[in-house]
Amino acid sequence: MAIVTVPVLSRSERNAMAMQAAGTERPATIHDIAAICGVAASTVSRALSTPDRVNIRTRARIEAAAAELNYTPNSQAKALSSGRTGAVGVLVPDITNPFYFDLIRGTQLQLKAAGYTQLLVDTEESDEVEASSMEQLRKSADGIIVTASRLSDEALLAAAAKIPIVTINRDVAGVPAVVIDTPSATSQALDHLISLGHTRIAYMAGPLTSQSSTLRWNALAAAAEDRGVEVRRLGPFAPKTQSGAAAADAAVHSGVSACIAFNDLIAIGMLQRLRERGIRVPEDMSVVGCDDIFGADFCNPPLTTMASPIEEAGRVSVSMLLAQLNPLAGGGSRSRSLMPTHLTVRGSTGPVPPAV
Amino acid sequence: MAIVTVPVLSRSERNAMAMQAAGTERPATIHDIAAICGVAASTVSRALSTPDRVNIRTRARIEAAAAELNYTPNSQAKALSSGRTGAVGVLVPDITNPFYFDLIRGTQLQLKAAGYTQLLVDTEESDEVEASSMEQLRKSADGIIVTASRLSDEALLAAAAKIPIVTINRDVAGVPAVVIDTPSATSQALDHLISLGHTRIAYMAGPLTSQSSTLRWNALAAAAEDRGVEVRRLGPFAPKTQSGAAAADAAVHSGVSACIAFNDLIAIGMLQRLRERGIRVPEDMSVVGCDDIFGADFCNPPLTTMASPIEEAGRVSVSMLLAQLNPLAGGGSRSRSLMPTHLTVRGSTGPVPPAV
DNA sequence: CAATCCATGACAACCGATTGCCAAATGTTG
DNA sequence: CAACATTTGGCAATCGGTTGTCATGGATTG
Repeated sequence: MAIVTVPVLSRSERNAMAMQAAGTERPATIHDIAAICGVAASTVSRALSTPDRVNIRTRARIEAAAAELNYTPNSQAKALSSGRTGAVGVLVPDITNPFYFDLIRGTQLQLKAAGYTQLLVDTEESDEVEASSMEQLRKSADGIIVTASRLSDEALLAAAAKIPIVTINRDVAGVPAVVIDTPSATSQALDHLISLGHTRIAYMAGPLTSQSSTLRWNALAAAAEDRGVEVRRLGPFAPKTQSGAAAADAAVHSGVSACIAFNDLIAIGMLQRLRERGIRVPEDMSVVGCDDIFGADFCNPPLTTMASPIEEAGRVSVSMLLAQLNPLAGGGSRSRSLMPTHLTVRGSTGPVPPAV
Repeated sequence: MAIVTVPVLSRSERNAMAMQAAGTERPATIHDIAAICGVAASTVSRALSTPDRVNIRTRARIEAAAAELNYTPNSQAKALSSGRTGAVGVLVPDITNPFYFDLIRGTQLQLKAAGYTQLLVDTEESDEVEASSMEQLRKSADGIIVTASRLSDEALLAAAAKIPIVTINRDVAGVPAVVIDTPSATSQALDHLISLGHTRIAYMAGPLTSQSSTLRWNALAAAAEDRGVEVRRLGPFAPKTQSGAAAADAAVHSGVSACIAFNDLIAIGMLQRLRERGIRVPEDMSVVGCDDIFGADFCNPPLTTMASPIEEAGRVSVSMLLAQLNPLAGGGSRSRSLMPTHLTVRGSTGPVPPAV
């Protein structure tokens, strides 16, 4: 039997066959462009990424061919060879929390503007999911934006040593952070309530692992002591409207006339529960929320809340991260950014009820 | 001058140097595992992905080494060589629209369960962004879930020929779809309003390019004719609360006593505007929304709306897409899935106001 | 004991780019 | 016109896997 030599097909020949077989167009590669222009693939690569290293006329031909073939670089291959993925991970504890909508949109806009892709991950309020997501992203992203981290300071520092990180609402020395200054807004809220005559006030705390909640409480407690009013801490409560019922009951039971909730979700849940129980807001009880999320303006009554520039915080975090990734751009990159907040007064706060 | 030959460093040697220099641990590769176990890298690859093709004892050694080194495969490299990226793109027109929160969470959960990564893209209600995102995703994702597409039927079909697609709320022959059956709910809503005595009703339409809006209108118009009541179409209005003001004014001006809005955002915006204008809901005007989004239950008054199983729709869409990707799993994959909806009656609808 | 078969694992090509190095081509200068 | 500087562009290695092909060896079988 004669030995039959099967002709070896070149890559492009095989691709052509595959195209014919599948009837489906195959995305163009730099090799296709190189073949058309009669240059090497490496020249095409340079023409598109380091235009100065290539003759202007050659470049023009290559660019024309690229446009002709509708060429877009393969990001996987790019990532593999360059080590840069062009993606940034954004970790949020709960994707259905409206607070993160604006944040996500902020990061999305800024990342897209810089040519990056956003990898959104819902960590389900779990430190384990958060940690494993980070490990995963370490290889598939150039950097990570971590919101309201549930991890320990040590874990965050260790992670930041492996991959550029910017935190939002989580302040750890050595890790760049965007911090929304709600603590200082809490004293505004407190003064607002005091000016309405309230002296017995409750703070409806968020999760124990939330640094934001702790900071707000500390600021609030300090301000309360300063003003000589009583503020008690209740909770913790999960940051969901469903927890608002328990929070409302706890507030009523504690005998306060006003409360400041960890966030708007809890506050809105409280409004619903208080209504169910026939307790009028703000006549019988004043409620202050935090964040000014979607819904805070149209709930019943509209919520007095501490408004944060959330979308801007998202944008700033991306800028800080990108500054870390491309240190070339002049100017030392700030490692800390404090976003101002202010109290937005609506209908859920009012004068203290007259003593019975 | 003597020619100095620089010794060529092996990959691992360089990596070792890099590690030393940067002081940062480098993720393990199959080559590291292969070296430890004294086998070829390809054997390691098979041991981890096609365990049956490898001796059970060899496999055990390899798995042990992998665990030891804390090995996780590099997804870029995997994608490049296998052609599968393990990612699925999810296109939404507006990430800050609460309707998509639940949808996104549904897709996220189901994708994660199947070991896929979700690439979320906000197309900003633009068909161009949508088209270019699809082109981009074609190379970086295995499939795409497109919600409320703004593209033409032809464009969607063409895209579906290039990459597996499942649409949500967009029905195009030849493209698998999950359709939330709001059209049938509109007749429920209509009957609800008729039973309350309303005979002059308006439909506040969504974007012209929204197929959902058109289908709802068609269903509503047909049902209205059937029942012998008058329903007029107003709009179009952008699916945002801000558009609600215009919608409310248009409704008032048209002299109807009830309206059915394209979605809850418009409806909620209408509630706010009507309140501003001193028009009472539902005494002077009844309002029905659609989707039962976050906020529909706590706005003022709580919104009567057509509730959709949004999160489930997200999960189903992922299942359908994965069935397309892995046809091996038995059972013909359905190409169309209709999600049931129902009317949820709350406080924004009431009896028709007595004639003046 | 020879012939056959299957399990096993090594080899090498390949995915689509990037990038260091070097040679050829070009232009400049004395 | 020769010598040199500077562009320009090609070659080939590389990233970290996957996968087709093939050689080896032990077990099964007649």
